[in-house]
Amino acid sequence: MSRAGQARAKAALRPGPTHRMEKTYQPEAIENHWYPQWEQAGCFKPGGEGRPYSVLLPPPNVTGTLHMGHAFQHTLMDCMIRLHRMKGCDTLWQVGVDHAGIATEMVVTRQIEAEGGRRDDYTREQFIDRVWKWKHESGSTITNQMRRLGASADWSRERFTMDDDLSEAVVETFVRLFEERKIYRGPRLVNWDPVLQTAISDLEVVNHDEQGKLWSIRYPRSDGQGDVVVATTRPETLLGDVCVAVHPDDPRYADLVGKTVQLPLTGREIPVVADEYVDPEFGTGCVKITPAHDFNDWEVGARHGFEPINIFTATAQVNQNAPEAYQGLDRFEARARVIEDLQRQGLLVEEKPHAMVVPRGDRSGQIIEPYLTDQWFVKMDELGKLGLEKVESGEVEFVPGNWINTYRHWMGNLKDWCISRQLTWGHRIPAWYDTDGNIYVGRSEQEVRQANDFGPETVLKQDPDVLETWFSSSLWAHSTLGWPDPQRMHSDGFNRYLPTSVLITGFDIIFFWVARMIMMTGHFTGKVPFEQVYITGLIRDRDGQKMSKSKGNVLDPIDLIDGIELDALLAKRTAALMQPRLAKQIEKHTRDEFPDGIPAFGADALRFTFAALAGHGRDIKFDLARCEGYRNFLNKLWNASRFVMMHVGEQELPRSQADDVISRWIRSRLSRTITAVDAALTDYRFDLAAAALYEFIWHEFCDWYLELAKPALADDADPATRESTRRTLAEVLDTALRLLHPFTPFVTEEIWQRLRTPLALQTEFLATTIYPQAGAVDLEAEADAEWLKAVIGGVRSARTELNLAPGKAMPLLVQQTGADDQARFERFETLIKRLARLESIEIVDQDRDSADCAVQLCGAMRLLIPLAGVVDLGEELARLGKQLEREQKGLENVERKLANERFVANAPQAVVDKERQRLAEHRHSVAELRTQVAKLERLT
RNA sequence: GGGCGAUUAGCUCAGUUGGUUAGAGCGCUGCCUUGACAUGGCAGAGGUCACUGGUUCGAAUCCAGUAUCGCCCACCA
Repeated sequence: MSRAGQARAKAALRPGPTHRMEKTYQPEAIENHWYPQWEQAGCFKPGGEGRPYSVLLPPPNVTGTLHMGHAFQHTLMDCMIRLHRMKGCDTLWQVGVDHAGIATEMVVTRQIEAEGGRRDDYTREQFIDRVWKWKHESGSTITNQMRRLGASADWSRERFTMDDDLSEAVVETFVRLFEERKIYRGPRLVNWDPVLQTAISDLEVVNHDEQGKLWSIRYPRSDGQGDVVVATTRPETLLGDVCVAVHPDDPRYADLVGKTVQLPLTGREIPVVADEYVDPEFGTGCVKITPAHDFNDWEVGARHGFEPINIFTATAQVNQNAPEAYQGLDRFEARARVIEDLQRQGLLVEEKPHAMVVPRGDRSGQIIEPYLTDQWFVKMDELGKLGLEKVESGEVEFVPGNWINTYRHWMGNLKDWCISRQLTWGHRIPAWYDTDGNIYVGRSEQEVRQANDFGPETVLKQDPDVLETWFSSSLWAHSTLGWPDPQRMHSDGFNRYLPTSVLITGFDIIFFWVARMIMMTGHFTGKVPFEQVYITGLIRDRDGQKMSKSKGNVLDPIDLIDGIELDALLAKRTAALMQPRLAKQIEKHTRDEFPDGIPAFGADALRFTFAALAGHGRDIKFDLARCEGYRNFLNKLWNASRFVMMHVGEQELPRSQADDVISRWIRSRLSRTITAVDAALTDYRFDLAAAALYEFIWHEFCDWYLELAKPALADDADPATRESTRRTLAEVLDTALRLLHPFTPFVTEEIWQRLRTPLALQTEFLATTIYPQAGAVDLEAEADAEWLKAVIGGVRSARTELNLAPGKAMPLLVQQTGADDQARFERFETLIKRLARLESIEIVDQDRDSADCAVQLCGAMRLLIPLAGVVDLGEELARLGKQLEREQKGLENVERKLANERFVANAPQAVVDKERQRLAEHRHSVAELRTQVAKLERLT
């Protein structure tokens, strides 16, 4: 690079506003500019002497792209991270990516197949190399998307669950648990995916309601005394039946127990047993028992001492344990053949439709088989107890609190955790077998050999299986902070950042991940992984539907940031559909919802939308209109800032403290806003925090304050007041930007940079500036401002309701003013005239007849607008009538309340006093309005 | 079958320990290109707080029940 080029590059990285302020807010340039600036300046690194604050990113799958759920959660995490960083905490956002065993294997396998290759052409090592290659090329999609969103993570600490040190933690954990006898291996019935050919966890099985069939089959009694009829949804499994069960108290079959029946198609005789499991009310009260292919039957078989007969191969084809005629058929062919044969033999009694629950794998969508294999398990008795204790004791707190019920329920019903998977990509199980099948567990083959004094003549073979992905994720909290290596624990801040402050995640992984982290971190470190768990709602589409590719209703957060043309959106939504026939419908729906595609809202608007929608514990319907509204809000902020900067200029402002009422009022409102935002964020009420900021910035700062400040900024205004007003403008904007920055980091940084010189701000970035603290509330100034707003509002309201030309300045007469009112009219005359568009204000006495005026009550005062014949008396009468009606209704309410003796006797004095005051006010208004109505009626 | 949660304006949602005439955004109506902003301003209309009963001086709020909807968990062949 040339010297000039270097200078340019350096200049481009110097913080400062990107350009002059355009008339409308344009997020793209701003966002692209600031992220690299922050990152390269090291803004996101932890540090300082402040109290530690840390957040773990639930590591997204390396195969993943950012979806709305991520974007939502990451926004909330980043908001908390930025807030605490600005509050001076030593703030760590620990990010990283999960290796995602099955998902990654599927992606890479598909890639190989797309190239015309086959997965089976690769050896284990070759395949793993291939996956790493894929990871290096494509594995950072999601982290780059996180940057687009503004996620202020310390990327230098980014981890991958297959990193060496994290793998070391996995091995260490496995070995220690094995040594503690908390890990064992054995033959068990597991959920088996015959297509992926691996065990999967209960949690990865999705139960679908599907229409199936129920077949009734006759099993002849061996003694020739008739037969029994069993019902089944899976007739092919009869090939593996070991017995027939009836209820012990069922009189119909009392004589049968202990006898045998002929198992059709197999030539086997099987006994009839009595077992409580059988429901005599259902079907015939006889159940065929197939221990190798059904979880319940497994239990029954075990109770009666039967050896399970496995009739399937790993791909769910009938194996050699079944009669030869069926061997080699897959499970569905076998079913058809069995039914056909039963029918031919007259053993099929009935076939009828049956609503049933079909287990399918959440990845493959295939029907899952209960399948008998050797697997590794973690015992959950003690760990489960520990996990429960950590939450019951309050060491880990759920927010919202009711999630503790879900957690309790699950922790109370734990089964041992099957951790082995028959996959290639993942942490290999650190267990070795000798030629006799003895198991040795160790940190490495070398360690095993040394511990057992094996010479080179001993052949050891490592277990081919890998650990399920959640095993390594469950160590995420302590392994990313250096565990188990003492040196790394020191340098990574193990003691400083653990327990982390809060985990923000969805309810769907409470069991997969949250519970297991609590158990594992608790067991190995004695600490909890996090002090709080904030459970977010689920982002749904406008109509409340879950977003899914197959439904074609997915919104991509990046499309909301950058915008997308309709055609591109249609193409995206209809590409690679599992059911292409849905394409038409999806296209129609998409055209209907986004006739012009999606405009570019920018990351800040998207973030603010997420925050504003983040109520507690409820699904979130994502409505584009909200996003548009908040983009408009940021445009409002942008233009207000443009106005402020117009008056503030680029030079350092003289130090001055404005003590006029308007400045005191806006500072007071700002203080209240700070308090409200603080309180809301402490409770994770992002929605309330967002609402408070929106309200303050738009409806107080823009709608009122800037308007009220304008006269003081005019060229002919008092120079001292103008100076102090300029300063207040800049200071209030500065504080507002700080408050807003955790929500909308880009636009606030861009604007704030322009205030650095005028306010002589020392910090380089808003991102690392100190967060504001609430000052005192100024009740006197607030009362003045409220009065002012009431008077202006009264005039405006009367004027509009009477259809008086809004642009035309008119005179105002005021009656029944108190001393306070008169003083205020004097102080605020200019402001009132300007904002209410008045040419004059005159305080007149009671004698002035109001018959020729529109009358607007304002507290005790009467605001009179001379009509001078421009307004229909009828219209004014109608207006007054409406107001009178309203006042009367209010009066009746209050009168009723106060007439109730028990109310007066029992309610707190303050409440009663308030009601009495209201009574007086309503009475006054009603009387005034009646008088005026009477006056006008006399004129008509 | 068990558990959790919802039901407030046309739509999406707030509504603190029970206490003004139940609020906001979007949408809607009317007027307005006022030198920050039409991605805007000003002023409006719009609600039997799902239903029934109870507690209370007072209930959107607390309690019980009913209805509808959603989600999670569960082995009925």
